[in-house]
Amino acid sequence: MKRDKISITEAELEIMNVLWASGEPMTAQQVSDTLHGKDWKYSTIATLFSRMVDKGTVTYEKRGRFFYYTPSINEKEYKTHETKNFISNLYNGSVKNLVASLFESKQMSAEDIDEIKKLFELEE
Amino acid sequence: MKRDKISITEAELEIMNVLWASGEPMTAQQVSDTLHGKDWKYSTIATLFSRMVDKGTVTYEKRGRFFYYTPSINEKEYKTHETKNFISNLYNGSVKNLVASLFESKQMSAEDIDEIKKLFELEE
DNA sequence: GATTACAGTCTACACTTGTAGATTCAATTT
DNA sequence: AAATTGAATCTACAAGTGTAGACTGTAATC
Repeated sequence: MKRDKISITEAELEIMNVLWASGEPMTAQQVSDTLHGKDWKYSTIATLFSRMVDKGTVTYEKRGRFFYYTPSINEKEYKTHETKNFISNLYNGSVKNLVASLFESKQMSAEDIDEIKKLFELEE
Repeated sequence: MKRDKISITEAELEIMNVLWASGEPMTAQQVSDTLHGKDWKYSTIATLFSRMVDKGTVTYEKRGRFFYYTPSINEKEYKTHETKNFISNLYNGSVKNLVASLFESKQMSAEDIDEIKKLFELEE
């Protein structure tokens, strides 16, 4: 089962998102609190962190008795890369196809449309 | 490991894409030929098909000595759904964020941009 | 009818992922 | 110092995935 070098599973991504959003090192407990929605047991989060450390997607630093975790991969880069893969897998690599599909399926809010129009107007 | 009811793995998706693109029932061999790029052994494809039949993502019909497979789930619906999840996981559910990111990261070709502009102009 | 091919089925296996209880070890409190 | 507490680590396990060799049975060919 060959996989891409740096992989972040769905569960791990939830943690990465918390870390990225926070912008600073967090303990497993803090992440757990932020993720109160999901009711993961502490040890589940700990396992995920330990796997992430192994994979190298986060690093930690020990302060007192706590480990503070920091993402070691760049959010923008990672997401851009994943988006590219996604478009490649589902939309034959065509951004146009993706956007057309979003359009058709009415997944865009009025604000989305406005904002996007602005983007494109700046462009001309 | 609880997963969404109807799941299509990455490998399975490649097959589904072939089936969807073809628009008509295909044998495992035909799919294999179409997928010559990946060099999957025949039995790999057969295993994938058999799992897909189990999951209910394809059905087959026996004609002579061959099985002809047909997707049993709708491409548009499936992709729309997956796209929604994707945006939810990576872009906090915001289509605008996605499109902005595509913009920034220069993943759009000139044609993409033209086509997309057309879409949005129709809209006003 | 015997032989050959080849499509489909079985079996296999290592790695991944989600999920978490049990255990350990150091810090904190009494 | 002893007891308590709570992180971090270890161990565990079932289901899912990628990948494919071995086997079987029937259709096509000699």
